[in-house]
Amino acid sequence: MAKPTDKNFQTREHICQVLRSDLIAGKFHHNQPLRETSLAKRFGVSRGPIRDAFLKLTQEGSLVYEPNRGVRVHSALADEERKVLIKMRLELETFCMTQYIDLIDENSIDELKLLLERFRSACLRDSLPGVAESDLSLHRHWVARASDNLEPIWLGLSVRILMKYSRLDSFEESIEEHEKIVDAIIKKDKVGAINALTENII
Amino acid sequence: MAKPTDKNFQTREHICQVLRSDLIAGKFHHNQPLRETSLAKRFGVSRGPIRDAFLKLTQEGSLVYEPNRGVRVHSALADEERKVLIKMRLELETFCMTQYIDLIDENSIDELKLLLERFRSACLRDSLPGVAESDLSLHRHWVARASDNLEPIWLGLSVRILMKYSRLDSFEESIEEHEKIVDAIIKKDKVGAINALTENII
DNA sequence: GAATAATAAATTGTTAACAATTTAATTGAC
DNA sequence: GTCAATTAAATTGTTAACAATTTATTATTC
Repeated sequence: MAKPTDKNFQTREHICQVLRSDLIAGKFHHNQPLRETSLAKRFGVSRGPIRDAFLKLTQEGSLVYEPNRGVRVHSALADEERKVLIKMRLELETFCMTQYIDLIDENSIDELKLLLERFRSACLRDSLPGVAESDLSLHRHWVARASDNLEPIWLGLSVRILMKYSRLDSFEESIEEHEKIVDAIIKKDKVGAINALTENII
Repeated sequence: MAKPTDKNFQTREHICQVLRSDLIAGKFHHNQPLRETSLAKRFGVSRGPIRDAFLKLTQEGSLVYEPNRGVRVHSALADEERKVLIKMRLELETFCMTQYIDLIDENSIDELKLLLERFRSACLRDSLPGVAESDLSLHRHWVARASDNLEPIWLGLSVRILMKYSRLDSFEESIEEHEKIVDAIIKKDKVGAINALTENII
């Protein structure tokens, strides 16, 4: 976990990550405006880096920007829109998974197990921001290793999908689903991994 | 076309648009770094708005950001990655097209014809930036009217897909394809429109 | 001359101040 | 009291200056 004291610490990425998990966890309500000044105070920086983060999150789709009026939290997706995004995300992760399984090594598996453990722990702690973050981290593992090119697109889709229903998810079920995925990966079972993914990305 | 003298003119959106069409038109080569200072001079603004534009384009996937090293043009997509994105884009536009056809009115059709005319004219002028911009504008028409939520995701996909092969496209063919789409829309022929789309988004 | 170290230049990161715009509060007329 | 116009406050837009980092150049040693 990156701390504000780290030397290689990148301000704007940190702010993005925090705001993103807050957003997914539902800490802001829909259409709520986010003010540059107040967030600058909260993170102890000037407005510049906050604006940077706003722009990224806007492009991801979780915030909406209006000229001279700043940004506000996006309104909820319609069910049909969400279904389309889920299909697209599954298409993307399926491709990444097959690529990924071909190039896993010892380090990959260790990291995978660590990420799964973090996810389980967050679920058991019932920490919604933690669950959101570790869920994304786990999926990001195979997406990013399969393709740097596709990762930003994947992130945009995932954030938008997670924003709507995450509050209602059953954590226990989610742990099982992710264990199935990771087990299949370790066995290099592509079909099994993709099936498990398909059940997880509902 | 927005001019620098317009009152409601938004700097960062303008810069994004110009850079985006330059990028699609291949005016920069792969991995070329883009410098804040030189672009600030070119657009006659300070580095702030340039940074804003860089962040948006980075999130769209056409630029890559590295801490303390700025941004550079993204490397080319692998063929397989491109295929995945095309499938995703088609999924998205297909959905938007069915939604859109249900809610078109007189104004929509007039705008559609105008956009098609602009696209044709850009193709005949052989202006690659113009073709890229008007192609995106035309597709954006039905995407944006169908769903504000999906538009930013659509844009990211489209830019990334267009970046690779646009230099090789045959313009005459492209005009025909788009005419078929628009014709089907005007007839409210959903199946026809989607088939024409599928042929266009190769 | 090649490799390394020290220095200079270029570039990005961050901030604070000011301008322009939008929003809220106040005033005044009816 | 209601509505409109005016003023004040809050907020975003933009800039220029400075700090930190990276890259290029020069100097030094062998």
